[in-house]
Amino acid sequence: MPGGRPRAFDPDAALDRALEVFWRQGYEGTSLADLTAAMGVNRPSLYAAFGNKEELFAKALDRYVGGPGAFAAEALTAPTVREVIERLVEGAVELTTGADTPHGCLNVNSVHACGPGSATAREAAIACRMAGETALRRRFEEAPDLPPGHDPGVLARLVHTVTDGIAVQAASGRTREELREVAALALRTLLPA
Amino acid sequence: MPGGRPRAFDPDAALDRALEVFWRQGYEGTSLADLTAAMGVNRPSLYAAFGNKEELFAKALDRYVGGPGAFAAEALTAPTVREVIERLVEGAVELTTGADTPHGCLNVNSVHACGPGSATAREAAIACRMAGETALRRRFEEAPDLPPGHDPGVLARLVHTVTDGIAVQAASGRTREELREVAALALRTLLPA
DNA sequence: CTAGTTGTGTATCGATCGGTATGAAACTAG
DNA sequence: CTAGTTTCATACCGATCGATACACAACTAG
Repeated sequence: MPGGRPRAFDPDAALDRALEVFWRQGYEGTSLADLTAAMGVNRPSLYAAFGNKEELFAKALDRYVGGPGAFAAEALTAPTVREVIERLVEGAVELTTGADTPHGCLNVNSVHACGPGSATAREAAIACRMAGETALRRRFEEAPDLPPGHDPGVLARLVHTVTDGIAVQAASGRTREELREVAALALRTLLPA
Repeated sequence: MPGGRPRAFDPDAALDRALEVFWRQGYEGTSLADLTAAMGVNRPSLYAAFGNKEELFAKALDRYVGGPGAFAAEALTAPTVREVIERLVEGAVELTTGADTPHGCLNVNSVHACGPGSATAREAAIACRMAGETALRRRFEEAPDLPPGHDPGVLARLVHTVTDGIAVQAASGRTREELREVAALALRTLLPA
């Protein structure tokens, strides 16, 4: 059972290009023609390597979470609750206002792909978001330094809400500096003293 | 110069139906077929009455701001800064988690219509958002009770960021009760004492 | 070399996209 | 009644959508 003709493209590099297009144009706003052009891959090769548009998006989303969005999981390893929140909020600003990346968050973006043919992609994004928020809640539940009177679930949800808002602001044109001010104020109010 | 055949539909009611579809499915996720079906209007009649898809969306967005989203402008008339923020944040929860309306915010939704053919709709939504945030900043600038040490622009941006985040959370399935808890905590931290 | 396997390139599939041409229907003015 | 005006309804436009059929190219095993 021999191997046939070798691939003319690097699947990982092609997936990175696909991620960039989805990130910039959204799931619904991205066509197969956009993808093949950006990836430098012909249509049949794309389908053979990645399945269909939905599956390619799911793979790109995985790559996003493990790459540009990895700061979110890493933030949970910070020693204090304060530092966890700091790294999440400030990381959200940096992620969504990068000079060389599209503005906004692929995940937040994809939640709003709510057309009839986008249910699968949208649900993948929502599942991914839920997992992140659950992990944050768990982190707070086991934190000895959680401010008294705070419910871990509600606090996790509020932090997530703020990072979501930052992503929306970035997608609507706010600059990195403007959002750094917002993040700083949010941290001052969330974590007084 | 007489009047010809009378309209077989009510333009305002039809616009409300269009608004509901755009709200639920997003600009990119809504097709002309979806619109004509929901509005009960044939395609040529739709174009004659509302222009094209972009113009129909702009009219629906206006109706949204003046209807379901009117609480935002009305909140600015509250006597105190605290009350302004309260009404904005709590109003965002109610707006985006209505039992008889789509979950999420049409305006936040439309910011993420970033495909090649959606630039006009997206820019309309962004302009609308900017106007709202500017009005909020003005309200804070002229407030005698603004907490000292707060920049009106940054505070307005943070409040807007929180309401944006609430919209994202609602769009991704959070319930009204869950978001009411988030809103309450946000208000407690934003406005201590 | 030949047989078998896999990827590439072109050309195309039916469905749907946003947008219209066309003519009949329903009204008013005279 | 007729003439003029506006809307309605069908049927259709070219373009694009996501997804494939098919033949050829490039490789390995024997």
